[in-house]
Amino acid sequence: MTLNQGFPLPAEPDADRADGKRRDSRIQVRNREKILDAATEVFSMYGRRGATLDLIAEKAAMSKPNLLYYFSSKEKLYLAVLRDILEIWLQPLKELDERESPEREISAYIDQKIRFSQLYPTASRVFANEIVAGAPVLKPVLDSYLRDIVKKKARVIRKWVKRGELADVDPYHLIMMIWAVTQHYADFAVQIDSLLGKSLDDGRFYNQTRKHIKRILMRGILK
Amino acid sequence: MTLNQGFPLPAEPDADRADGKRRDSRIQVRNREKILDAATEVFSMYGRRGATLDLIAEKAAMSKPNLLYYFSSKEKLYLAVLRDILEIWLQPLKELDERESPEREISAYIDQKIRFSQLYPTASRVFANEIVAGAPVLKPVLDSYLRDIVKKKARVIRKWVKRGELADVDPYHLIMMIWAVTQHYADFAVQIDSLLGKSLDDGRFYNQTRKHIKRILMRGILK
DNA sequence: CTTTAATTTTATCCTTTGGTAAAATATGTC
DNA sequence: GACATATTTTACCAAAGGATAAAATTAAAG
Repeated sequence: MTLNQGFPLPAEPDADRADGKRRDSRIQVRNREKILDAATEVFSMYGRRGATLDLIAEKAAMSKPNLLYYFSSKEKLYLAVLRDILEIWLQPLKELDERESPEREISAYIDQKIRFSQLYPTASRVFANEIVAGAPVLKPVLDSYLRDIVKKKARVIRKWVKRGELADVDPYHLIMMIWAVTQHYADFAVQIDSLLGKSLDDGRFYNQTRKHIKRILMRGILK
Repeated sequence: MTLNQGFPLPAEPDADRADGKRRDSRIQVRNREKILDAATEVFSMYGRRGATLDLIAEKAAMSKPNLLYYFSSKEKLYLAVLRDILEIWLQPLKELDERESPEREISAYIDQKIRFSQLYPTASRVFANEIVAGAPVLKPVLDSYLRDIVKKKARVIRKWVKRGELADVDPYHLIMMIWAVTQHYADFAVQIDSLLGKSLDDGRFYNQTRKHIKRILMRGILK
């Protein structure tokens, strides 16, 4: 993973001394990625407070002080993980385009969201954890950045409704419903596994899920 | 809260020395409830690992050793909290009745779920936290008890489909969708507050949400 | 090669945290 | 009001966990 380059979250100025020293040597890149992956996993299981550097270090196969050489504190590490996630999490929404038909656009949006759940289930869980916990870190981002994007996209949906291409749905609730349903398959994966013995890793199940969600939602909102 | 009397989770045999001593004096009941409430709040914010007895004790306005007098360990306390939640969480599903129309029954089910989100948002979050974390404690319950109930209710839904009263939906996915959407409003309440400045506490918003969810879902699944 | 800078290890510190022991206090019953 | 029992407080402890310092090692540049 390790995809983004901080938009929403301020690029922590320290995290890696942004002074003269050269960054991202081969070894630097490899280790940071190893750490971020390990951290994502551990944060997803134990949350921001419950996660321990010892465990993360162990999973990343390095000593704790070594880990702290790359991320100078647990909080910074958590932030770095969140930053990565937020970027890919938001991407799909930005692409909703009012010039296309709602049928096509919303369908594509659902596809992308469920794809994210398939590709990055642990990342999704870190995010879920943060929000469920009351967004102690992300709150400011939700209040500004996310708020703006969603507002913009709500306008798009409203336009579709006015044009008569969509039933009279509330844009916000619609977006929330799509989030809820698609993320559920990543966030509550254990539960789904308990009940069905399946996960999105299973291609058949993935497609069945995708189609089913789309069928019900699209039927529910198209005219 | 403190509603149930352990079905799914085994009534911890120790938790309160089940020997001769009389239980539930007035003071006993009051304090256990104070503790469970405080614990629910803290567990919902910090998760099972991240929560601390110090904080719970503080919120319950008593000393830590005093708290430990009522619940002999953090784990036991966590279990007690979960047990309470699970019971009320499951109740509505059990009531799905195939002899009634799906329209009526599913509609009522959604109502009950969203009601739960309104009444016990923190409890819902504790539950979400547990599942997102991989259900370290609840896994056995999901694999047995929950599995059985859901299987039974899936049969009910399938019957409706066969009778032609419902579109051809997969029962499991339908149940999952309902869970996802209704719980979302409790579990991701901060996010919703950030985006809309509203919460289910607001009666107007509660009703609007309820109706909206039902409208889309029911349209999506009724023939 | 050597020299310099980057990386890793070892040893250690201080705080937090779950939990115990035992003394002190309150409560209820006769 | 005295006795027994239930509850609360005070004083601790050992382990875990985040973090730092400084020495040791490795990689890179010239």
